Amino acid sequence: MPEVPPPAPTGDELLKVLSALGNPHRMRIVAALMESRNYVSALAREIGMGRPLLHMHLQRLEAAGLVVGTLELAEDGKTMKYFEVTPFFYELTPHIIAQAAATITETADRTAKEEAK
Amino acid sequence: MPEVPPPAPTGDELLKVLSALGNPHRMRIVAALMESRNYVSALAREIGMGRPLLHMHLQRLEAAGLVVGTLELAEDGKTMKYFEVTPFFYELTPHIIAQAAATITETADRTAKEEAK
DNA sequence: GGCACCTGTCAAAGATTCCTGACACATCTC
DNA sequence: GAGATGTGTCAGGAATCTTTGACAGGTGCC
Repeated sequence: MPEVPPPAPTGDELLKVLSALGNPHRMRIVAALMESRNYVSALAREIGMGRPLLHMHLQRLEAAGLVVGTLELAEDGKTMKYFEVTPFFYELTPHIIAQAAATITETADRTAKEEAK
Repeated sequence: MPEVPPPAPTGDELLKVLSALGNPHRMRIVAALMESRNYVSALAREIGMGRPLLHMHLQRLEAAGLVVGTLELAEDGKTMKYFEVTPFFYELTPHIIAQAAATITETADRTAKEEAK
């Protein structure tokens, strides 16, 4: 059976993905998590970035579905949140952008903060 | 002859593309230009947006190589700048992001304004 | 208890991006 | 000349995003 045709992401989804990836730090974070999943504090040290900041960037990436974090219990009892990248795949072409643009709910702009879901 | 393997965009390039496309207005602009190339003033009216603003967004899109504008002389002598989308194609996967992240010149961050080139 | 490590959140400052109104210049038409 | 349409740019305020330092809570070890 042939591969499924390229799925068309919704405008809101694509918007979150693109704005999440369109940042140097976030790109590096994805790159760092590519070679090995890691927990927040260690990652922060590795790429030289404050924890609160990293935390926020990871949230943005997770909200876009590009990485996932799971709270794990280390042997010594400490709880640490490990993050790893998801095998995402997006294609960017004029057509796809046009399709996505047609499905932008406007809410994506203002709901960003109320995004309690 | 087989298709060429997916080219790996540089970090700076991908960064410009993603941040350019990661904006509702810019997505709509691309969508609008998809169905018909148009000149600035007309486009501004079509999507209800001020000219100065549209001008800025178009610049961002053009800088990312997603659209191209050409100054043309209308029959009545008026010079108008027509924009049209370029047949761009980008793939977004963890690998590609990681590769791109490794080639970020930092300059991309600060050069944005001095980008006189 | 005191120290080291983990997690998370908040508020305030800094830096960017986004948006608007005003201005300058050019051409054609009435 | 006055008016309509086109192009482009600039200054200033509004809205966002980014970044930092301080705090709070938790567990294990000396």
